[in-house]
Amino acid sequence: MRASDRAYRALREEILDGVLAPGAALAEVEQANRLGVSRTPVREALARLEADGLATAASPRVLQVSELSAASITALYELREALEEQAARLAAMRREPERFAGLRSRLQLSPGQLASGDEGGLRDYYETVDALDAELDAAVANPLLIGALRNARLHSARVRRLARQHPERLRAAASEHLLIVEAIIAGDASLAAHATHVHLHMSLRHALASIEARQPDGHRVA
Amino acid sequence: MRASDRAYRALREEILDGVLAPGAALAEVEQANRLGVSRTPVREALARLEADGLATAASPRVLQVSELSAASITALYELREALEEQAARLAAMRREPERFAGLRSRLQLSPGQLASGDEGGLRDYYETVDALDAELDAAVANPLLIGALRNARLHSARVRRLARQHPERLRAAASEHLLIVEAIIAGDASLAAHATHVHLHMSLRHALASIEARQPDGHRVA
DNA sequence: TCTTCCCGTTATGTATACACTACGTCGGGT
DNA sequence: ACCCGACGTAGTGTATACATAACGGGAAGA
Repeated sequence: MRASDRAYRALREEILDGVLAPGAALAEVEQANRLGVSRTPVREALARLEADGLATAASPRVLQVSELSAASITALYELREALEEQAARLAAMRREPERFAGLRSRLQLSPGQLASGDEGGLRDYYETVDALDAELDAAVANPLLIGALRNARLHSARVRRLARQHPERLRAAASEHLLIVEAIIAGDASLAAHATHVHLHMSLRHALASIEARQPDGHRVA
Repeated sequence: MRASDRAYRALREEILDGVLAPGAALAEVEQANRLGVSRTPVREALARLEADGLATAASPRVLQVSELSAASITALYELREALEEQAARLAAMRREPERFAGLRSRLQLSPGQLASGDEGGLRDYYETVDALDAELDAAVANPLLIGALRNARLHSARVRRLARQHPERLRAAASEHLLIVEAIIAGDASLAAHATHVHLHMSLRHALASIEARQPDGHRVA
């Protein structure tokens, strides 16, 4: 694999996991030494991170890990609302129910798996959600929309790892996802979009409450 | 200005204008020689173009100007629908009518200016549309959404320059824009979104008809 | 004659040297 | 004591040399 890809993935993973905290400086030489590659691939990786919105140019000379505030999370959900409702709507309109049949079965089992409380059930649920994303991408068959969705998912992953997920929330999310999938299978574009809206609304409420509980002072997270 | 920025803008402009036709190869050394800079800034420019979706990696070694087919134009409008309806909705919800008052006046004058048939009126209309975009950005105040919108506008500009604009279509577009602005000023988020949907629908119909008329064989444009 | 393998060419991928600019700091002046 | 300016430093911006891998052509074998 190319060194620039490795550098990009390494830095991205560290940003998503919070190892590189919001506001942390991303200097070329420093990261090059740390990652064991030269400045050239690091430079490319940093440019990609900036394009992703995971890094922000604070000044002409300093690049920082993007902040993650309640405001930016709300902004993310405004974008997700636009993109994911459209994706659900289009997926329903494409009329490929067989593509989502397996997901329906998996999502029907999810509440039970999550109730068991073991780690495996949780990992399995996340895999199911990833599979749903993949099937949505395949169904909408729209490179531009998929690209925008992928970028939004990047930020979503960052929020997800910041906001601890309670089992009850995950079970609710699974049933919300199930409704979306059933609407798509039924070819009901309107319901698919509205169910997505509901899901995002609940998810945002939970995320904001979760980080509020963790950081009563909003500025600490800012 | 940085050489990488100049290279990026030069290449982007050439792609949007069709000087670099869809499918044209974008080789580092060739473009570096042509633009009079070294490979390094060209490399950065090409990476940005690929991130924008204006260039596509056909194989691990060759980067090409992205194709512009009826399918990709339809896909672009599916994305614009998602983003611009949301932007209009949010702009209406932000309740900053004074921000759009000037635009309303300008759009009310546009049909007359476009009717006069001179070049100045047309250029003035495009400036008004750009100003509308800028005010929308300022009103939604959402960096992620703005980023996605900017990218969509890039592709829109490419389509616009491909599809010749008839004066009658431009006058209709101006009145569609006026309705959107009035809805935003009135704080009617639903109307703003629906008016945007209508505008995009009409715009897509015109764009597809226009390129169909120019290239009866759909594959020529592909 | 077609297919396949090998080699040369040419492109990209990476490292590094050099140039330049922005920022901080120190000194002098007011 | 505060402010302004100049200098040094550190980091990015660019160019280029080298490494590497993919693609095409040609030759040999089936």
